Amino acid sequence: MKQQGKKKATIYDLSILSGCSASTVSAVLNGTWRKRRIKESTAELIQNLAEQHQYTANLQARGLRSSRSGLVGLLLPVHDNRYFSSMAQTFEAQVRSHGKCPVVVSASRDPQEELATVETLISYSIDELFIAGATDPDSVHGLCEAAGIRHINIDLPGTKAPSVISDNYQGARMLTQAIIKRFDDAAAPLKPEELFLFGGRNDHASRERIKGFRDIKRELLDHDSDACIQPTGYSPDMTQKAFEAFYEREGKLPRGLFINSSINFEGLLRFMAQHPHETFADIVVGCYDYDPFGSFLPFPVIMIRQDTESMLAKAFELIEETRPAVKIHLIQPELVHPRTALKGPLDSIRDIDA
Amino acid sequence: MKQQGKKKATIYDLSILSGCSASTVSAVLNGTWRKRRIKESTAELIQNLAEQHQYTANLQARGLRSSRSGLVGLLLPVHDNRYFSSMAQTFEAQVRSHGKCPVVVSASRDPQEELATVETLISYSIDELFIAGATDPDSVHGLCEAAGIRHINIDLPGTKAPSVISDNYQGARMLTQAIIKRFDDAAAPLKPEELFLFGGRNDHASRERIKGFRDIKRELLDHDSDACIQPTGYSPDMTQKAFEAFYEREGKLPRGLFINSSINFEGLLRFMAQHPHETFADIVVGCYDYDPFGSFLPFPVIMIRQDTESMLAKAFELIEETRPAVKIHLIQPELVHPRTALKGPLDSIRDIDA
DNA sequence: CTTTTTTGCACAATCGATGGTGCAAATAAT
DNA sequence: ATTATTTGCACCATCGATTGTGCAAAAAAG
Repeated sequence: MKQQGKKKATIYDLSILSGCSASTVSAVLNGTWRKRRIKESTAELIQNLAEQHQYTANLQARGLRSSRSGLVGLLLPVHDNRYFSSMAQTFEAQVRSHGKCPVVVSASRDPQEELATVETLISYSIDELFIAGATDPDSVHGLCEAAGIRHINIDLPGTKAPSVISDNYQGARMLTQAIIKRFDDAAAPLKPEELFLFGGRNDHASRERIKGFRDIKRELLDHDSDACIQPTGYSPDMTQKAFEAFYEREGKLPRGLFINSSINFEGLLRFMAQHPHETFADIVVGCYDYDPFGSFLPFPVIMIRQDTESMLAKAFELIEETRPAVKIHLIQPELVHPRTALKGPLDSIRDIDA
Repeated sequence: MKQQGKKKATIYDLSILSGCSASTVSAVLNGTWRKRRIKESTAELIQNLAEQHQYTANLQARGLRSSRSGLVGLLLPVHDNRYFSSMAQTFEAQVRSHGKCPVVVSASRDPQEELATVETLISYSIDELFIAGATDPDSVHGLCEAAGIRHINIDLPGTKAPSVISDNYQGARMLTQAIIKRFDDAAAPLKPEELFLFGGRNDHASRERIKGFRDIKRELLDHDSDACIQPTGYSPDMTQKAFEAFYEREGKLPRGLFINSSINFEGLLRFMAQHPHETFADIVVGCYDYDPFGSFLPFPVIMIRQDTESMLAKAFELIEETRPAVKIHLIQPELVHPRTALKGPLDSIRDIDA
């Protein structure tokens, strides 16, 4: 009964085999047959034939006709990082549970690439788009708007579509505070000029985090200075260079380090590879983003875990509203103490056999 | 000139606006117009109109007609792990450089889900499929074969389609050897019963790695035992339980640990969270998979970095052959010494501004 | 045994793009 | 001035599904 190497069966094939019209076959197979008052026995006949011939609908044809595809897109800056890959994992699970097909693509934080990618997705009539960390969410909004595609910003907000983001300001406050607290019963308490922020650039998230960092620093250490802020972009290499430069200048690292993202943290790793253990004997790192391995490094690493589950859940909720308000929804992130291995989306995957 | 909120322009719209037929418009816009001997001036006229009205082709319609979509799929077991997310990143770059649109989906290492996902991809007429770590590559092959879709196995081999995988046997040998060597100038050399393998299951990769592990152990330590092999599946939780059980029984961890994948390594992290630093004072870990953060843990971690770049490059090469031989291509992985921060696909992304 | 209602399905237009075919008009050859 | 070529484009069927409409036959009502 299997068709080896042949073309896929279409409703027309089944139409001939069953003696019914193609429209009847279509109705039976897409579930609208009761509405169309098709006899139960006819439906069964066709369903059996469909199974025997391994019929599956051509979703391009269906999409073309109904101008909906069943695809839901997630636009990511990059894959290769625990924050985003874990978001992708959660996204997939949630989309599937809604009976749709998830599609994840990355655009390398490149505005051009972002727009081009979204254009492509739109040309495939994706039904909904989740825009995570777009450099220019409002342009992306323009495209979606014009195409009538429901969309929502995640992680980085836009001004024209609803956004669900981490409370970066609060998160940064928590993190900065935790770094400082960590020195409470150290031999020498942390001096204000020993607490630096590295990484990030001029995006909403970085700005908020920097604000939180400064505010806490002012409140707890009564100190504020631009010199303590080193935005190095989102590149491991630039971050490494910044650390090297600092080390060259000062002969040591700052004892308190606020690192803007796990990507920047990789810059610190590169620096570490060049320097002996002792260089890091007395430092405390706070990293905005959680990475399980990062949490167990040889020095205390405090991390912020952004709640991608809640963010996505909220986003799904909003995207289903008919006319969601264009506002920013803040999701509280979580402070993760050193040496903590949190569960992740992988844990909900059942692992058959062994 | 912008169309706000309106429907997207089609070739028919442009056909009316230009006074040409739809087929002429089509030819001009898909680049076949010279072949069709369309006047240059006509082409320009239409191209201008297209730009003014922001025309982009409906790719579902094109795909329906030409039964090719321009989509290239990558089927992943999971996203949330550096090995696979880095593969996704590399994949994206390579597919884009071929002028196609990458689509990454995960199937949770669930055979049912895998088949369903591939069915869906096929229904969208994807042009090519890269199957990474499928639990049942040969069934997936069946679907692709029937639909006439070029496909190739990565990471885990199948018997019916060409496969590109890591040389897991050699990798495991290298890794095991490196672990043993690491104890050469230790106070007490590593005893055979102190070297254990944790993680993995009954898949090709695990079997090969176990084989390599055993062979080296026999060669260098003249010892072989089933007790030293603890396949715990690909679940952090199961792995943690295995460590806990071992610790409960022996009062300590094995000094030499071969961990089958970074996912299993996360099980060790969970164990670590429950136990003080001293527990790990004397151990050496070898992990099959590279994770930059994992490389800097407080004890020596030797890692194997699988060469996803080469694997994908080879896979692309093969998938373009008309009739690629059904054989397994081995790609050599790389041994990564402790405290090493390698560059990754993210490094080729230019980071604009700061 | 009519008339009305319900049941069960077929027909045909449509979604947007592609590509084979054919045919005038323009140009070149004789 | 005629015939042969070439140029430039229009026409139309097609890909596979969806959906509004219409119409027989069967069942129910009278």
